[in-house]
Amino acid sequence: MAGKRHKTNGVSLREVAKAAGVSKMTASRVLRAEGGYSDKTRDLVMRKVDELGYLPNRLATVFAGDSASTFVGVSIPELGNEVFSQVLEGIDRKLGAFGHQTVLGLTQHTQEAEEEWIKTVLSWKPAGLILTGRYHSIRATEMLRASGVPIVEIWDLNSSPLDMSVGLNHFDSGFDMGRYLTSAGYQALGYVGTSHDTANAATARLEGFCKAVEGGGGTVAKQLCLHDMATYYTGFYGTEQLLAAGEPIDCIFYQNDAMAFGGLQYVYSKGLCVPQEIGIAGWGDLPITSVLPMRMTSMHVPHFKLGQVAAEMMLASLQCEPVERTRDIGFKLIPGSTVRQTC
Amino acid sequence: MAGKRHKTNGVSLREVAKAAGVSKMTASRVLRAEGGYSDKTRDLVMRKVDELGYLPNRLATVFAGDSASTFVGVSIPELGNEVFSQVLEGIDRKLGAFGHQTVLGLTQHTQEAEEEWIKTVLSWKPAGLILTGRYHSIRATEMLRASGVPIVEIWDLNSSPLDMSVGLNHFDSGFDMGRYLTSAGYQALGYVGTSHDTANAATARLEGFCKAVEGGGGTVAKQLCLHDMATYYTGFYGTEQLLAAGEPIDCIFYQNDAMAFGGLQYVYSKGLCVPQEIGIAGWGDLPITSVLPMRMTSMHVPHFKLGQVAAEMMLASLQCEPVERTRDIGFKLIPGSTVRQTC
DNA sequence: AAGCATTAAGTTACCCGTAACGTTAGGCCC
DNA sequence: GGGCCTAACGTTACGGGTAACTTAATGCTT
Repeated sequence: MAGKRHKTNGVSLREVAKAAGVSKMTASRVLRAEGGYSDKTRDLVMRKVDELGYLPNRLATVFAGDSASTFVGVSIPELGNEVFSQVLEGIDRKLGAFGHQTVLGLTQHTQEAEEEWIKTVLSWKPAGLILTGRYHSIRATEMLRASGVPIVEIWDLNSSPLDMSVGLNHFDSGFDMGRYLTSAGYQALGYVGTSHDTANAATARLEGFCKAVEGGGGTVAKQLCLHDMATYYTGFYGTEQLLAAGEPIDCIFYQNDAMAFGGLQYVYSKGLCVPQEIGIAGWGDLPITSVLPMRMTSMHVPHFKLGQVAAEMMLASLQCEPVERTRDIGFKLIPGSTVRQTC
Repeated sequence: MAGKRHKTNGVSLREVAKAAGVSKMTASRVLRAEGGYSDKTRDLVMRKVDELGYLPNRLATVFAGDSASTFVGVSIPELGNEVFSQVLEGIDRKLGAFGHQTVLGLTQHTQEAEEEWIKTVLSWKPAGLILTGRYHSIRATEMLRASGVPIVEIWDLNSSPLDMSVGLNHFDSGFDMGRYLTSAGYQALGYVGTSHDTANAATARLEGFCKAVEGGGGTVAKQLCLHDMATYYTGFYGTEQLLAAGEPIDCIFYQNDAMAFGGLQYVYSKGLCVPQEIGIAGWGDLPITSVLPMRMTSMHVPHFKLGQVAAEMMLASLQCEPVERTRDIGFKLIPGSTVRQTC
């Protein structure tokens, strides 16, 4: 029989108020430093707060419907890719500095996982959402629209975002790389990446790459999209597979630097000379690149800054400050030494 | 006058119930599939749920005090270190598969940041907490104890955890490395790492390392603890600093692989021969190691698994299943080719 | 001293979902 | 046909905090 429902282990505001001999409301005002109480009352309440070890229950505050919650949902495809862990660090550091918390969601590049996660996170009434990528399921889009919370879509530059967007033009970055490689004299190019069920940023890069290569007089002799994770190993075996096909290929562009390193290692193991016999180009500019003997030709993207900007846009939106709806974070080609220099 | 407080944008259960012409309670029962309603009523309610796009408000459910919340606070020092992003991925994947969400906290290796974060996260009534490291501030420890939520401390093996713990014995791993290096014939060893305000796992590794070296007839000629991040760059410049001191050093042990790569690159740039003239040993076994021409001598730790085990312990505790309080995840020495082989 | 403004409280209602309990209608049995 | 049972649904209260309103006490003015 004994009151089963009264098991909330924490000390409540009511208990603090009772101990201090004031009403809940007065205690609430003191805790929020709202004013409307005497110094004596404030000290008394604060002393009881310390004595009892009172921790406010934010659920109740948000639930009361006045203020928004302080957490922001952040969806990221995976953390195995260093690029995304840097973006996440940029986001969380910035949000954390302004009293917000990150609720993480790893979608593993699938819209189903993203939709499921969005549904769950929205039921917690988050202050906002930061989503990686511009492609969401129809139901997810509906829920996002209906929720009314601020949303920042990152990674892809998106001229018509759900709400706000920060990223880079992946097509252009692939195009620039393609132009760079063809102008360096490579003719028969290859691509090694991974495939997912839906179009994504890497797809856009590949499209831009192909367009530039064809426009530059070269050919994309072979594209390989493996059903696997975009890691070193996949780069290694993907390269083996690509070259085993027998077609002459003098330069390979990879989905990211991790795969490019794997590929580089494979061509080394076959005794091929880089960059004379074969060129290797990655994307993303991993930090380790700068301390390895051979600098990887790659595309630098300010990952950490991307995360920070995303968080700043979110914070500005939460403060009801004016925010530009889209921001281009840019990219920069790193010549490196794994492709021939343009003379 | 107009009801200012009724601005909660979502559709509430009451609205669903009204639309279906039933009471809130009946709608609630249908949504929880609790039984006690006719098929006709169930279909009617579910149709209205779809029509109105109702999303349950979990805040209210948790607030009502019946069920616990579904999120788990996870504190991680930083994500720049690949090791920790892998641990986090292991945790979130496992938690996510069981309907839980990760609330992230990056402590940047400081107890103050951790304490602040713990305070905030506890106010959201999390289902549990996973904390990196065994050292917490006094106030943090008090709050954790008082909260009564399940806690898993990871990274350091901890024989007397606050609640549960999974990790490895860092002292032993440093000891094993020290013994390995001395038995390989190195005499004058150096160490390059970073320092933080408090003792941590890296400190324990260094202690074990020193003990083994001294016991093995060698000497730790110089230890360098930089006030900086443990990255490639720090490894590069730290090595420069270490060797500039002039003391003869024939082998360097680093806080982690990233620093070791930086150091390796520095000694290459000076024309030193690895491993003949100088040995280089890291810790953590970064994935990239396995595809680089030269395999780094390192200590392998199952990072991803560590995260998964931590999540499993948490989940078991939440299900009130029996859980062992501590688990040793182990480590394994990777001989590599950056130190001389023991003959 | 009466009138009015200001400060420092207390009271009430509400947020949304659920436990506990109450009610109604119909079926079944003897 | 009266008593009893049960399925199906409604009513009430509650949790922790806060907005909006009310009340009490104090200070100040003329």
